[in-house]
This record gives sequence, C-alpha cells and structure tokens, in this order.
Amino acid sequence: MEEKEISKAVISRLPRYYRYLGDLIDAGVERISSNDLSQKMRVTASQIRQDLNNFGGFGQQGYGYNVKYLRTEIGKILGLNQKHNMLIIGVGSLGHALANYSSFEKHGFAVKGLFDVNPALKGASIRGIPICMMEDLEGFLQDHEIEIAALTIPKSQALEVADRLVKCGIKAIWNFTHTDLNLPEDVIVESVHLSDSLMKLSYNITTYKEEHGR
Amino acid sequence: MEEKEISKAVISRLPRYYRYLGDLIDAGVERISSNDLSQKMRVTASQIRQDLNNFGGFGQQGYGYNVKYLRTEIGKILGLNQKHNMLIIGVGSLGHALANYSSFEKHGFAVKGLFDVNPALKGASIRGIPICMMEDLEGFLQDHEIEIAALTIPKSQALEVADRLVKCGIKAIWNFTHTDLNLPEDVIVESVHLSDSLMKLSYNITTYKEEHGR
DNA sequence: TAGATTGTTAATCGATTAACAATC
DNA sequence: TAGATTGTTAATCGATTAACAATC
Repeated sequence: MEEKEISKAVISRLPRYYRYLGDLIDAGVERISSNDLSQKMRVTASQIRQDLNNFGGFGQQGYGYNVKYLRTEIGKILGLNQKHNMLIIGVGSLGHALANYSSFEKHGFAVKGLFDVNPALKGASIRGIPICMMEDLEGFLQDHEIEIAALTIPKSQALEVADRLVKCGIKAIWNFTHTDLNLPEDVIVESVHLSDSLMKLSYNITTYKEEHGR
Repeated sequence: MEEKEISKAVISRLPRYYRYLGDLIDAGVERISSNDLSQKMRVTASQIRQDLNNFGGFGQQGYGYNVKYLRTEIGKILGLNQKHNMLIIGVGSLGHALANYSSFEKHGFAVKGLFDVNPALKGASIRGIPICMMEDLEGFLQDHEIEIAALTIPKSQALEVADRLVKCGIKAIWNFTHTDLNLPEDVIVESVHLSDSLMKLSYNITTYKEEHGR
C-alpha cells in the first residue's frame, strides 16, 4: 500500500471535475483536452493535468481525455460506484429538504431512515422513508447497514447525538449543525456551515462596497 | 486606499473565529490568548495571530485578546454590523428551509421576499414573508433594497434567473444550484454545492476503507 | 520588575504554474 | 510523419509555521 497522500485541495476539486464532465456528456462531447476544459472551468490546464495525475494517467498524448471514461474514473475515486446508506437525524425543514433530495440517489446515496424527537412525527414518512423516534436509533443502526448520518439538529444536541452515532459505529457524519464536532479520528466529518458561507458572502459585499466608494 | 489584498484562505477562516468567540462569550470567558484559542480550534497559534494581523492589532502583549471586543471587530470585518436584505428564489423544500431559518436574522440578514413559478403558492407566506410569482421579480427589486438573492431552483433555470437578477442590479448571489454561475465580475457569487460536499465525504469513506482493509 | 503574549520578520512547507520531453 | 497534447519535472508563488524582539 502506502500510496502518496492526496492533498485536500485536490480532493475538493474532484466533484467539480465530475460535474463538468457530466455536463459535457450531456452536451454530446466525446473527448476534451486539458486546455479546453481549463477554459470552461476557469482553472489552468496545468492544474487539471496535475490533479488527474495524482490518480493515474487517464489521458492520451495528442488526443486528450475521453469524457465518459474520465468521468467514470473520477466517480470511482469518489466512491460513487458504491452504495452508501444514509440516515437523517433531525426532521426540521433542513432535514426535510435533504430527505426530499432524490438526486443524491443517482450517485449511490440512499436515505434509509429519518429520526426526530418530535412524537407528532411518529409513523409519518417522506418519500416512503419512515420517520423514527430517537430512542429507536441504536436498534435501527444494528438492523441496518448505515455508513453516513446527516445531522440537521440544533447545535445544543449535536455533540450528544454525534456521540451516540459514533458508539453505534457510524463511519461518517455530514454535519449541518453550527458547531465543529470533535470526534475520534476514524470518524469522518464533513461539515456544511451555512452561516459561515453567508458570512463570507457578506464579507465580499462589504469589501466591494468599500473599494467602490460604498 | 490600496489595502493589501486579503487571501481567500484567511477570509474563509473568519466565520469560524467568529463562531468560537461567540461560544467563549456564552461560556463567560473574557480574554483568551492565541495559544489557548489555537488548542480549542485545533489550528496553530501562529496562524491565528497572522490571520488577525491582516486587519490590525486586536490583542495586547502579555494579556491576549478581549473576547467580546475581538468578536465585535471580526463581525465588522464580515459586515455583520450592517443590514443585508435577501430574497429566496425557488420555494422548494430547500428554499423553504432557508426561509424558516430565522437565525440568519441575528447576524443582520433579513429575508424580504420569496419567489417561485408555482401558481399554487401565490399569496402564501412563510414566517410572514410573502411568496411572490417570478413575473413580479423585476418590480419587487425596484421597490425594495435587496442585496442578496439565494438561488434554490433547478439547475436548468439557474442561468436564466441569475441573468435576470443581475440585470436588476443584484449585488450577490448565494448559489445552491448544481452549477457554477459565470456572472460579471462585479456580482459576488458564493456557492453551496451540497452534492460536492457529499462526494467529498464519500471519497473519504472510500479511501479510509481501502487503507484499513475494507 | 518579571512573565506573558502579542505583532512581525524569517524560514519552511506545500500548492500552483510553467516548461518541455515523451508519445499517441 | 507532423501536430497535438499528455505526463512529469522544475520554477514560482503563496500560505503556514517558527522564532523572537517589542511591549503590555
């Protein structure tokens, strides 16, 4: 083994490549050079070639890259060729939105259960996915093969629930709570901090105003 | 003028500082050294001091940083001391979730209108915010001072709607669509690509499995 | 004053870009 | 074969970390 570590910067660009290659397929494009792709994506051709060569030679000199093949390969690298079962913890409006988000399934992600503390939701379901009560979490995780838990609960409960999930052996947490979960190293955490994102937007507006005389 | 450009890496860390400082205030902490903060945030103390010194000297030798003061100052840098009026375009479940998200208001963001193409939603409202029809967009933007539009519509309509918004002089777009909007330079775009995030998660699961024998 | 801790310069590390030989 | 374009090495650029003098 002992593969060379791939940098986070590279990994975070892979989904974007995947997305653009999908668009190219839809547009009927069969092959593309790093140069053409670089113009579409507004990055350097050099970066594209460097990024891809972290994982092997997908192109061909004088020809470029086969779009379909390259997309499939990037998909494999991202693990999209495998099924990933998922849980959503917290059926507020954000949990609801994720549950409704059927297009995840195209990429191998399947929501198997929804959990909430609100007894009024007991027995209900979204897109056929049952809403369960939090006390049934441990039992559910024993009976089902679940890799990912999306956390869409209030900050105040985030740590406690995360700990319960980790105890049940969950592999990864997709964290939408407004806090950083400091979990054991072997648990993967990917956070989406919506308010952080909005604040960055706000920074850019503010800076722009200052530079252009309000 | 001619302030030195602040790097994106620094800016993207500011909301996180802001968040941690808020937690410290809640915990009753009055002052903190870069070293103590660095341990909480799991970054280097050096990075914290470097980051902050991009904007001026907020600390005091031998004392550290006053938590409340520092948070206020970072808030100002992020533009959170100002009101930012917002629109949500697309009242699907994600738009719905954002509309329900009242905690944005704490930081100066106010949702003034919701827009959709679905005539069934006409006249309805969420948290007192009216849902309007897309044909009324231009008129609404003339009558109201709106800086930000959150785009929670299907990819297929993203570009067209973005162009309309830009024509009306919108300053910034919070883009939740599955595409990159290539807009004029003076329009700020902050994208939240949920499926990109999920794919990164998937990559990490897959890599972890490979490294630890499946 | 002595101790603590910043602000800031210098050193290191990593990531991006440029260049070009290999090769389809 | 000639032209195009990759894979890859080398050069550059930027960001992070370390070190320490300034100073509260």
